[in-house]
Amino acid sequence: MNQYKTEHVWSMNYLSEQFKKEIVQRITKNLLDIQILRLIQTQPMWGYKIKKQAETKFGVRLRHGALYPLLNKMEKDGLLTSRKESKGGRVRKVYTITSKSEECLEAYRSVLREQMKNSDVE
Amino acid sequence: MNQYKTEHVWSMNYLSEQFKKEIVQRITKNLLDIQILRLIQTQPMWGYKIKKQAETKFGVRLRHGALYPLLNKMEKDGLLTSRKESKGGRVRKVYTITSKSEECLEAYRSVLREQMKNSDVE
DNA sequence: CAAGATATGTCTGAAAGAGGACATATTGTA
DNA sequence: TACAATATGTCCTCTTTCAGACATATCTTG
Repeated sequence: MNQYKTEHVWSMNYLSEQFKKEIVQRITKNLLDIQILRLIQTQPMWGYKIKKQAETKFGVRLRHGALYPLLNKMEKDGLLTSRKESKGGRVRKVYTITSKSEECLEAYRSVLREQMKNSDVE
Repeated sequence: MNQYKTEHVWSMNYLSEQFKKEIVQRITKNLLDIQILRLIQTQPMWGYKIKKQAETKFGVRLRHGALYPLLNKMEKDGLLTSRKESKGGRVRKVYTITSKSEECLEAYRSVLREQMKNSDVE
């Protein structure tokens, strides 16, 4: 851990990490649907797994009381399709992304690219 | 405008543009402080100009009743410094970014880079 | 067998946020 | 001389959002 050698450098990195953490949390909170799509894009997933993944990956508490209604809404809006899978007697609702959500993700990446460059003011 | 030749292609691009517009609006709304920093980073700016710039660039209505308290809060938090400039008898509060806000912007770019790649699920 | 984890759902009171009004002053323009 | 634009600020009400409770059922592990 070379970058933590001096207190000065430590505090600089610590502040940056704090900023990053906060930004990730705000993005996860406000662009939750897109984060869900990003997770499901890599592999089909059910609500409970999405919750666990988001919590470990994004460091945000994701309440199932908010997640499940959102997943149902996204399916209604054509951003997800689901199939029921039985693991024993326990039923999982496995979600897969759609062509519409792929367009949404492409639009998101496009916005990210724009956000990367410094907006040139006249 | 070659890409708008057929209705099919038109509707595809239209949907993507709709997604983009919506995402930009949501980011501007929820990460307004960072968007303000992005604007001021290019050149020092006062509230009224920030409002006009954000409205034309991001396509979002920005109420001054929300903007001015936020700018004051950001200055209090050390993310902005201001100096008063008189243009005739009219006083402008010109804001400049700080080292702290530069760190914040760097953290933001770091998050953007992470968001670009597909999160690899185990 | 009991407790914790998995799995999905609804609902409500409280907190946060947004929209628009209220407030004031100057400058440019028709 | 009005009216629109520039410029900055506060405040209140309405709406949206959110955290946590309520609800149910199965599976796993000690």
